[in-house]
Amino acid sequence: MLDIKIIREHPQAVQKAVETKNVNIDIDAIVALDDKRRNLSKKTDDMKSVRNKVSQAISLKKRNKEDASVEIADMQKLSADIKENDAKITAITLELKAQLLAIPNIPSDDTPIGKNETENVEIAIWGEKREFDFKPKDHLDVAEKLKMLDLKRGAKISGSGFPLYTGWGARLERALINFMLDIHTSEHGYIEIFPPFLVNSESVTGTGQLPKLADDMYHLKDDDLWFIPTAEVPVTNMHRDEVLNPADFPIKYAAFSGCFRREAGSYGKDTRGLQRLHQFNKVEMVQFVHPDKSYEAWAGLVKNAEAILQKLELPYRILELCTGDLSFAAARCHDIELWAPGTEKWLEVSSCSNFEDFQARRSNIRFKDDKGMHFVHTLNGSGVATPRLMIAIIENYQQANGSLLIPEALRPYVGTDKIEA
RNA sequence: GGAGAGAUGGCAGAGUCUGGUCGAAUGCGCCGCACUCGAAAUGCGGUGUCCGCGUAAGUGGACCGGGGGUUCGAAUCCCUUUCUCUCCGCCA
Repeated sequence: MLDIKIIREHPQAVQKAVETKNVNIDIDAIVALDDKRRNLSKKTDDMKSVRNKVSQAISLKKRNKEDASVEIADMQKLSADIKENDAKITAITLELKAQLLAIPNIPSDDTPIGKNETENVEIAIWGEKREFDFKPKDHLDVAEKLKMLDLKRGAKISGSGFPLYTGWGARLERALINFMLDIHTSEHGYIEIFPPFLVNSESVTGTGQLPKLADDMYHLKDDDLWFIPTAEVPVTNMHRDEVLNPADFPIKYAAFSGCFRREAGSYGKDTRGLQRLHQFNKVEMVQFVHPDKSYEAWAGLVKNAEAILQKLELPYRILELCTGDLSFAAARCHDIELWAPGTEKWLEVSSCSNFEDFQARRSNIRFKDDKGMHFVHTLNGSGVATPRLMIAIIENYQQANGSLLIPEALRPYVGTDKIEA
C-alpha cells in the first residue's frame, strides 16, 4: 500500500510510476475520494465535539437534580445526524481502502523502465556451461529412467502439475531442502521457521497477493483459507500488527514450505517435466530491516541465494527486472536463473525483492525509535525453489550412461555419490 | 463437536454487578532530572496509537479483541464473531 499522503501530494508522479508497471489506475479519482472523506470526517468530528460537551453538561445537571430534557432532545437529533455521517464515512473509507490496495508498489529509481520480461537486463553470470561429449538429455528422460520421478502417477493421484517423487528422487528432494536450510541457518544467520501452509485472508492481503492475485491461489471456501503460494506469506505475516525493536534488526528468517499455485492462464507454456507445477517445495528467505539498510540487506539476500548455487557448482545468471516485469508488491527485484543444458533454457529459481515499506504498510509492521513510529522494510528471496534446481542438477550432472552424479556438497545429504538405474 | 471462564496501555492488573469528572487506579518497565567519584537504592517529573486542522506550540475526533445495537452519554448493558484457557468427546 502506498502512503495516501504521498498520493495526495504527488498524484502525477504516482500515476506515471504505476503506468510503468502496466497498471491502469485513476489516481485523481482516488485523491478526490480521499478529499471527500476528509471533509465529511472533519464536519462529523466537530459535531461529535459538540455532543461530548453537551453530554458532559447533561451529566452535571443530572447530578444536581436539574432538568436536562431540552439538551437531551437536541442531542437526539444531533446523534442521529452523526450516525448517518458515520455510515457514509465508513462506506467511503472502505471504498478508498479497496482502491489503495489495488495500487502496485512504485519501482525504485534503479529499476530500468521496460514493457515486459524481454527488457530485463542481464547483470551477472557465474560458472561455465558444461561441455558435453554426448547430447544431454532432458531432465524428465533422465529421471524416469532412474525411477526418480513418476509424473503419470502424480497426475492420476491429483492432476498434472502435482509431481510424485520416488526413490532417489524423493531422497534428493529432501536432501536439497535440508542442505539449503542448513546453509542459511548456520552460514548466513537466518532463524529457521516452519510455517502453516494455509493462511487467512488478512495474511494474503498483507503481502499483496490479495486482492489482485486471488485467481492464482487455491482457496478453501468453507474455511476461507488460502494455500500459500510461497512461505513469504506466513513468514512476513508473523509480525503483522506488531511494533518491532530496531535493536533486533535485521530480523532474518529462512523457511521451508510447500508452495501451491493454480498457474491459471499458463497452461501448455514451458510445462514439460518439473518446469511449472501446482505444488512445489521452496526454501524462502525473509528479512525485516531498517529502511536505511534495506538495499544493503537486499544485496546480501541475493548473495545468500547465489551461495547455494555456487556450492552446487551450477552455472547461473542474474537479471535485473524491468518495471513491466516487476511483481505487484516489489520496488526492485533480481531474478536468478539456472542453465538447464537438456531443456536448453535458463530457468528461474529465485526472485529476490525489496518491497520497501509497501508490505509493511499493508500489514502494519512498524518499529519505534527516538523519532517516533516508522514502517519497516521487508525483503524476501527464494533460497531456492527445488523443482528447477532439481532440473538443473539432473541435466548438468547426467552421465553418458544415463546415471546421475550427485554434486559433492550434497553427497552427505543424499547418502550416495551416484544414482544408477 | 459439547459445556464453562476470559480478552483492558510495553508487561502485570483494577474498573464491568450499580452507564456520566475513565484514555482508564496501582505496581513493574522505560526516559529525564536530583543525590553519588560511579553504580545501586531513593525522590521528583514524564512515558500509547491512529485520523483531522495548524509552520509550530497546540487542538478536535477515535480507540479497553473485532463487528453491530440500546442510550443525550458505553471499557461498563444487549446481540454477534474471533481468539485463549479449563473440562468432556473425538483423533494422528
